[in-house]
Amino acid sequence: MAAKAESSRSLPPSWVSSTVIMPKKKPKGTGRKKIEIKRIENNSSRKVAFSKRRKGMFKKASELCRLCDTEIAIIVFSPKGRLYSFGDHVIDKFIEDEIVSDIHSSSSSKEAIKENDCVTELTGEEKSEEEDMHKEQTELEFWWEQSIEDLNMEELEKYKSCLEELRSNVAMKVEEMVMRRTCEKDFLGIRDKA
Amino acid sequence: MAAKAESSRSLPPSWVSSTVIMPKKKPKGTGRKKIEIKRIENNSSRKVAFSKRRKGMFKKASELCRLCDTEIAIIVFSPKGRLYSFGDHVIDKFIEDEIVSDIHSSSSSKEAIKENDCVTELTGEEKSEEEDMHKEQTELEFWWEQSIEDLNMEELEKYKSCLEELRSNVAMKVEEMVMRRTCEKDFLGIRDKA
DNA sequence: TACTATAAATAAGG
DNA sequence: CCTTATTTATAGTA
Repeated sequence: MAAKAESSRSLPPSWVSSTVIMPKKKPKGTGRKKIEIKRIENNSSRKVAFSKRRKGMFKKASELCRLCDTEIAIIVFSPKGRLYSFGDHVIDKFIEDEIVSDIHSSSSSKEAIKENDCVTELTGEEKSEEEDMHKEQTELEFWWEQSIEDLNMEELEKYKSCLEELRSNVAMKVEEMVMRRTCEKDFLGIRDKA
Repeated sequence: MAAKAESSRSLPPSWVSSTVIMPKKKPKGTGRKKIEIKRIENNSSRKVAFSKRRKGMFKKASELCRLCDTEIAIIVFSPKGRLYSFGDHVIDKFIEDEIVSDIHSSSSSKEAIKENDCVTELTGEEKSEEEDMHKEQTELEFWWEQSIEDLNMEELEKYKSCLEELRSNVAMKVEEMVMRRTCEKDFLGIRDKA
């Protein structure tokens, strides 16, 4: 006895052969069409698609954040250079990871210039103190924030070289990025936006 | 997939009354269910969802890039602090916009300290020269790269204040970001990851 | 990982 | 902004 008499209440499972009466109402729109994934040449269509899909993507991102307990940032540059972003605090976190560590590696205690080399490696008690300072970031004073009034010529030289290292860590990183981006753009054939 | 799409395309418009024969094959899965957008507590389900949805989101992003000629970056931190990213060159571009301008605003010509104020606004010929230097980033020498041996005490003071401004521009920006992130995290109730 | 049924996103057209 | 028809993304299961 194969066929089961489904009572009038429920429809049969969709995998059972059946007859379906579709509504006769004529639709207003023509409905979605499949599109090729390539630049939408029509200007207004592209703007509409951009708006819809950007919104959709941001929604997906927020869902993923909630569902899976993750932190997500999205950066979108429109062709005209306009910026749209999602999850700015995550961007900041990422930038910190990339750059702040460089600065910290160049900064030790405020006394460094007067006492030792400015990039001394801290150990033991000093280390944990450094970590405490990390937690109270707002009260942290970097070595390069001290007045140089009190420094003599020799100390000033040291101060200078320390600053140069700091500058180097940050600026070279940025310069590297600029160069890398240029190369990538050339490689990808991406032209600069306004 | 493709075959199904083909066959459905050859059917009459769906708003015309018609008879549809459904497949008889018994399905293997039970199909998709609606879910609430909140943290998925089951550990393995969450990992699977993360994997699927991350892939889906990256695909959406790449489609949006192609369709609308935009540049997109996505940064994802998993709960364990693992980083997944998309469009790294766009992240670099973003960081440039945020930080490189600060560095440039503190750097003018190498002669500035000996001649004028170190943050002089350049005009006319000098301006276009500055722009040329911009293009040859690798050969650009910032004012703070010069030796301080040749400077007298007055020039040294100027050098100092310029350095402080440079330091201020970069460091305050970073500190602001750190602080802002801390505040946002408190507000959102987000705890720190490993 | 693969597969299917179903939920969601979205291309066209008001 | 809406609406509808379809295409796409995916939750649940084996």
